[in-house]
Amino acid sequence: MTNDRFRMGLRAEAPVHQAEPAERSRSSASGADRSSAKRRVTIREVANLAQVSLGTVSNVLNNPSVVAPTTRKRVLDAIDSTRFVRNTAAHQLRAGKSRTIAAVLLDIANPFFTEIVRGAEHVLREQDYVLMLCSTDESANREQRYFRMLEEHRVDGILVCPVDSDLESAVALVAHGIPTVLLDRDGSSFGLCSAAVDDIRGAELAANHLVELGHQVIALVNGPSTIRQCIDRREGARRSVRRARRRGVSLQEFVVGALTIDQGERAVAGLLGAERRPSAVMCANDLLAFGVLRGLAAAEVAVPEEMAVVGYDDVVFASMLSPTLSSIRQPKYELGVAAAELLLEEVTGAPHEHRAIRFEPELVVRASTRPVGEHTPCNERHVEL
Amino acid sequence: MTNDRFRMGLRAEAPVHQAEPAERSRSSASGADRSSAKRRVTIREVANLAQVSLGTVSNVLNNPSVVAPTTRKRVLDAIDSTRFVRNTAAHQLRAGKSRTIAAVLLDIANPFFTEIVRGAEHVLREQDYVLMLCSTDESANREQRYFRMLEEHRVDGILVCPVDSDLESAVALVAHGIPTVLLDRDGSSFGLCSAAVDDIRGAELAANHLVELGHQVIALVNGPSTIRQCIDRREGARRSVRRARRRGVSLQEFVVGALTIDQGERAVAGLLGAERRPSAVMCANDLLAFGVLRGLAAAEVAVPEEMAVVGYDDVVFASMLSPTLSSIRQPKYELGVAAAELLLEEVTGAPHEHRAIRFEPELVVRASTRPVGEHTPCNERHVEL
DNA sequence: TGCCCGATTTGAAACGATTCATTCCCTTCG
DNA sequence: CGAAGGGAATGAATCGTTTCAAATCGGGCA
Repeated sequence: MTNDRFRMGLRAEAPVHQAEPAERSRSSASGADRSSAKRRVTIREVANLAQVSLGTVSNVLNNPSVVAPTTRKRVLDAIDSTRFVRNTAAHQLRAGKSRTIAAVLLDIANPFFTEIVRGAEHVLREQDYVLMLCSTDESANREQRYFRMLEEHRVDGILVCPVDSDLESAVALVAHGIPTVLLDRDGSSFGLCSAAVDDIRGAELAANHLVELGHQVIALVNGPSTIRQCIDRREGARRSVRRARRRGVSLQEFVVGALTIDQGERAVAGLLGAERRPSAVMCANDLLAFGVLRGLAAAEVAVPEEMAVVGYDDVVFASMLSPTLSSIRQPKYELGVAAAELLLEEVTGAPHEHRAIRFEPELVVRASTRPVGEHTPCNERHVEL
Repeated sequence: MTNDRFRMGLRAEAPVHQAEPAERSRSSASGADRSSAKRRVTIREVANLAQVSLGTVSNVLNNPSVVAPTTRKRVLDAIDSTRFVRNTAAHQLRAGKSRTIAAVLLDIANPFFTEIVRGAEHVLREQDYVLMLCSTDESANREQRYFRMLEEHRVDGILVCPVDSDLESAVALVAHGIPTVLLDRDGSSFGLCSAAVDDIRGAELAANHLVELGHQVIALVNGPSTIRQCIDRREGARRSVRRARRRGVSLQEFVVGALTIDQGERAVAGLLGAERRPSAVMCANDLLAFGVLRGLAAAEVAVPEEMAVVGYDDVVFASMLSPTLSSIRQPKYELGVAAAELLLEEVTGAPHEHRAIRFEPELVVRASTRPVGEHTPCNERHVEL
């Protein structure tokens, strides 16, 4: 393991040499550093220097208005001449609040979530809250560990896109007194705040689109049904197909282990080997769709001519793929903003009734879907390997 | 502002109604919740219940081996019958260590960084450290604010990919006694640990590739030269072109404000309007290249026939674009692993000399580059809008 | 029986902030 | 001239752990 992480071509691992001896002292071995820097400045030293009491310094920090301007100035000067840095731990211990919010997400490498995070962070930063990012990679175990850790850290609130469809762990958080808002997941039935998009509707849009294009055998590449989004998207697909059943349309589901590119690629074998080979696939999210596209390319199946593909999320890269991917657009940034605002309401104890904010999904048609039978004049394709 | 965030189609914002009155109490307004849950269990209550002293409980938590098995059992039982959750703030205050590491990155939406994070997180989690993620969006201001905040939080160490090429702020961290390791940036000359890839070499590879394909007028779409990576990549490109100057090869640089898709797209106008229109572009990173591709598509310029494009980073989506993007591969995951291991060495105070680990970049040729003059039989292209 | 020793357990003293009941000064007013 | 009132500043108590010197316990040994 230690070996194979260097397979990409490690060139050199050389000790750092200093040009100037003067600099050497500053960056000697860390042990030395540590001891030299150990003595951090406390509020007490600031107080001494400024000739005031502890309480006054604290007031300058937290209630500037109650201290006389001249005193305040003196304290502020002392603060930066001592390079005082407030100790959050002590602050938190006494004050009870951490001004930290956590976001526990399924996969931080998924552009869908990074966009949400951007929105949430924007809101939180304005209120001087810090956002802690946690990626569960869809593992209930990891999620549990994060929750535990976040409780220990006494975060003021948590935004969570839960791994399991039963909200046991999220509800437990609330029971423990931690304000929690669900992300991309409706919380009405659990008495939680949430900001979500109607996934059933979205999946219906996707499936309807394929049906309207004339596809008869439609595949759904779906993630594990512990994840709510997957359940809802299956439901949406089913509803749509049920409605078109008399036209002979059928739906086959292929369930994979996670919503990732790799898993999508792996699903292709199943698709192509199916008894009734589908002519269209809808995927539970864009990453899966990316994988499916890659797999189809490798198998030299032309998209959309031989197989239409539609994704879900409309992440930024969807419009740049080969071919560009039809997808279901979700208002990601807005989702993050809405969730953060809800959470902030709870955290600050504003008069507040739990609410479920819901957004509408939207179909975006691109080159990966096309009416059955319509062919392009030339199917040049850029296949790697 | 409050209005326009709903442009994506907000459907409903309805108060949550409970099915069961029994549940209602649990999820009443947060104010009530708060007060009911306010009294968190402390180590003292555990001690009382288990009939031992504070110190013993603490020992069970931190030094299990010194406490007698039967006592330990009693305490552990008390711990989970009271649902005790350790208070990190108090722990940190007394113990001095936070077991938290921060990563301060240029852009968390860039898959290049998420991959690095994955590597670092893996290492850190194994040692029971928590990773705090901070995205500066290339703003020195934001970076400064993060550093300040992280100091206040007394994080044990910081992984940083700095915004500014002078390492002033990073060096200041070290001076303040916070172990710091540079990411994707060589620290030798500053006496810092680092894990990086040779950017000059990488850019040379990219430029050489274009030169060998026969391009005469080459453009470099580059980010702000406050960022070290941009400086190095320019340098690499220059070296390569200088070597080929007698063959009439020239280089034009187009500097944009940030390493993002949008900025790349915007750069296209400049490229196409240039006095001597380039036949090839190399981009300072893949996101820029993605933008350039999108812009070229919009302008109906064929890639690679009319314009060759090469990116940098080889993020996962590069192989799925339309057309697939030639790029410079960096060992991202390994970078994260190496940086985290270096940092851990410093943090734990292991005997340690500052080192600069360097990896080698690698050229990956795909469909966005092709020898000058070679044409595909058919240039179907999926252009959106 | 008395003494010593190692293994356990104890509890008071930090850690570095915030709180808040008091004290200290001045003005102002009767 | 004394009392009242209010703005500023004070500092002891507190938050929930960890730490560590000291107390306790229970045999083993002379």
